[in-house]
Amino acid sequence: MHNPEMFKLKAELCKTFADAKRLAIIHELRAGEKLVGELAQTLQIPHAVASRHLALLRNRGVVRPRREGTNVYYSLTDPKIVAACDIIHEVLLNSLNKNREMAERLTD
Amino acid sequence: MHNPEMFKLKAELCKTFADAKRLAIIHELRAGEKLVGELAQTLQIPHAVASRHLALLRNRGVVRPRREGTNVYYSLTDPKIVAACDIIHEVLLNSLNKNREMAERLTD
DNA sequence: CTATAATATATAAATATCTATATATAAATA
DNA sequence: TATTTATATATAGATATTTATATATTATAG
Repeated sequence: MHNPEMFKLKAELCKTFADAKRLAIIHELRAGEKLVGELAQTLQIPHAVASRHLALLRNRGVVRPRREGTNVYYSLTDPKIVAACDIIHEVLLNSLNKNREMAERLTD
Repeated sequence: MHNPEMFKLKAELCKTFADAKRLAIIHELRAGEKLVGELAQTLQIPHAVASRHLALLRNRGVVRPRREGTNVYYSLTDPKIVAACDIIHEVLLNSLNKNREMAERLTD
């Protein structure tokens, strides 16, 4: 279960989350499915860039497309992805707080 | 709270986890603090490589060093890191299962 | 069948990351 | 102080990722 191959797959999955734009896309999709164009507009990026990031997320099983005419709606495949992002958020906050505390100790 | 700067920081943190060797190191540290040399031996990598990965994890606040003579023990800074890895694990398993199911449907 | 709108893909240039090798530092001990 | 052990850092070559630009696909409307 915890062999090198498994760690490689997990690393792949983490790479998927290792981009600010993709994290922002995932955050938008918490509220429900969104169009490629909507995401591009919200994130202020070219449609082609949004599409590329969505393709990557799709290939790694994080999001799922649903076509309706020329429109393609994307949504999260697994609610646990939200939970994962929330924990990452908490770890980051803890880390930032520790840095702040240390800075305060040093400057007092 | 959910501004571009925050997503950048979270992406940085995810990059920290986006490497098979570093995930293996984190996994080893679940059981408690470990020496650089011990980790290098367990993971079958040169000491310099282990040290480099640990420096990266350290710089991003994921692990903490404790020196004892010439030895340096490393440990996780936050128990939530373990929780984060566990959720990543679950997301990956869900994704693998979905792929397996789809493969079975297609080959039946 | 042509034009249009939404999305997707291909490619190249710029940037970042990993690995390996060599060298450096820090602490202990002879 | 010289040597040894454990760890850390610097650098370069190989590999991977991101971004931007151009082009292609898909489905609808006329």
